[in-house]
Amino acid sequence: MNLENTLVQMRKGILEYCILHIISRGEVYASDMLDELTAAKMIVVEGTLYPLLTRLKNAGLLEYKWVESKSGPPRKYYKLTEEGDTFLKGLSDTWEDLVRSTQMIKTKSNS
Amino acid sequence: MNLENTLVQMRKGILEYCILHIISRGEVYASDMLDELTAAKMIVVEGTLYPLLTRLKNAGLLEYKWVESKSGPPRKYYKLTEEGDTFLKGLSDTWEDLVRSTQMIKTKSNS
DNA sequence: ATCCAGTACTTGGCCATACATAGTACTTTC
DNA sequence: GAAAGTACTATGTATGGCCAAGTACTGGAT
Repeated sequence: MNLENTLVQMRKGILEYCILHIISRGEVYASDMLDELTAAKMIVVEGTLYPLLTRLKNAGLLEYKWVESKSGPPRKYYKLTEEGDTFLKGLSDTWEDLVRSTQMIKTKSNS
Repeated sequence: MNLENTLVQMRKGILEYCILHIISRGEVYASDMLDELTAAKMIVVEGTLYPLLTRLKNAGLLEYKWVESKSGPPRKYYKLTEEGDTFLKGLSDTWEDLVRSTQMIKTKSNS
């Protein structure tokens, strides 16, 4: 029972939300996302991100196209499908509710 | 890949935070917590709450005392240990950081 | 007194997902 | 052509919420 472990648990599900958000703003590939997540202090490793992207793609929320790169292997540029866009909207509501709930619990004084 | 499932994942870790918060405000027993969590729309079932309480107690963050009840079996009234209090403070920071991160990602405009 | 409903708590198995770690494949540079 | 860097893949582990069934105690109905 340590903070690190709890943080990992807290991240579950939230990551999915963050990634859909990043992609919704324009086409990006995995390293772009890693950079941004790191900048936002949502420390994430490759082995977490790639499987998640595959999962989202298989679920029909994402699609990608290969783009040649001058500095290495080709890259998968992702964007949201229409379904992904809808899903993200639902997810946003869910997340906002959750944050509101914790605030409600936090600020309530005892009876 | 549905909203319901993602919500479950999002709840991981957050629940622990909410429960410690509720207990930090004064001695309560499980049904009190369930009521409050339900009121805050953090729908939770017995089979989730009780094991969590046991885990927190075994980790030394909680302690309880039995109190007789006039309308049923005796109740376990929980309160935070000193260690639990410290842990909750750390958890609060972690949580605030996470919320900030998601907001950062959400409001950032694309380059 | 006996049975039933309500309350409080317990237990065991299932499943999704983040993480660690190692591995593949391609490109550029020396 | 060997080494370093980039992009992506695959496998096994652990955590924790959820479901469902079960125990134990109380008080009221028959």
